[in-house]
Amino acid sequence: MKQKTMHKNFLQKAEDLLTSCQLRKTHPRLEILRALLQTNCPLTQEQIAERIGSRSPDKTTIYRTLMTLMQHNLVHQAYLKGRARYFEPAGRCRADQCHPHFTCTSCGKTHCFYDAEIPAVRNIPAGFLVRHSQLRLEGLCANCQNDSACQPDPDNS
Amino acid sequence: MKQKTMHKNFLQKAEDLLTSCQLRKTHPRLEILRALLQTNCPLTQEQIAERIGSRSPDKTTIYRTLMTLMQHNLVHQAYLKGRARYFEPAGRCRADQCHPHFTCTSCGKTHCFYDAEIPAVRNIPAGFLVRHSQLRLEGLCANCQNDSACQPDPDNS
DNA sequence: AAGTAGTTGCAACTAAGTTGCAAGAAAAAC
DNA sequence: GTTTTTCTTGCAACTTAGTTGCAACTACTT
Repeated sequence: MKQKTMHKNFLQKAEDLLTSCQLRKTHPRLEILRALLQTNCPLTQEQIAERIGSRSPDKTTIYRTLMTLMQHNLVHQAYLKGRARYFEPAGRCRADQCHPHFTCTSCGKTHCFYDAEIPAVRNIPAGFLVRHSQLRLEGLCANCQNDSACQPDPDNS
Repeated sequence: MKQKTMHKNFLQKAEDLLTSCQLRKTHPRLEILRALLQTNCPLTQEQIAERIGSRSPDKTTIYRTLMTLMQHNLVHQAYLKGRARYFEPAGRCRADQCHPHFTCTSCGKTHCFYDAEIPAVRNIPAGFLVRHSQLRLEGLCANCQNDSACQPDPDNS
């Protein structure tokens, strides 16, 4: 029940976001935005499709929708490790800096540190105008610190 | 002449690095490491091959060598741009933080800010152990600020 | 209810990176 | 200095992530 309410709210939020940008409220857009709003970590195209499930739009549509949403600043790309692109709602960051992303080197899970604060970088070379920054953190999450089986960082798995 | 001396030095440095990790000093490894040490910006596999020229190892070898060098902490992945991964020598960063990378949103060029300092992040959630950090900056480089033709950020080109 | 402009799905494609394996080369053993 | 061992390389084939062209479709307009 609570679950249902939550979903209703995310869908409503997705509609509102599309309206605010004068974008058409199509099924794929609503589902993709909702999937992103529902989780609290960045997702790849594939993860978005998985979460939407059997009624998921084609991957082409997902990519194109993400590009559209990025152009309208509703979504942005989070830079994590590896070669896949991760996306998340843009509303959870300040205009000039994204919240930091923490990836555990042992279990591989990524967490968003919404409340962490990045003090301004010092010694930016002259002439450069910095507009936006994104910080990527690596280390061990609470689980992997406690679980001794995780300690000796297995090759990658 | 000076050029030659420089190259000699980079080759020597490459040998020393391989020795320090007890890795075999093979031709591909020496060339790849030298190519990375010679430039002051991160390179893709393709750029490494270009710089080595006609005697460049196969791309498979370049990728495998980069993985080996990463495992031994001689090289690391700087960032992901487009679909490509960029690599750089690990020696130009502190153990706990990599130097920031600045990408101009207008011309697309990326610069390393070796002397910039990332102050410690505040409000890291309890339980997380941060071991390493990497900062990505975006904005306008000196050229693109002056050149009015660059100002209205062309779609991507 | 019909028109229109923006959106979608499919198939085919490209770029970046990976895998398996036989041949080759460093270093160790003789 | 030759042989042996072990690690490394190159090639071909493959996978993954993302892109393009285009005809069919649908949200919004009138």
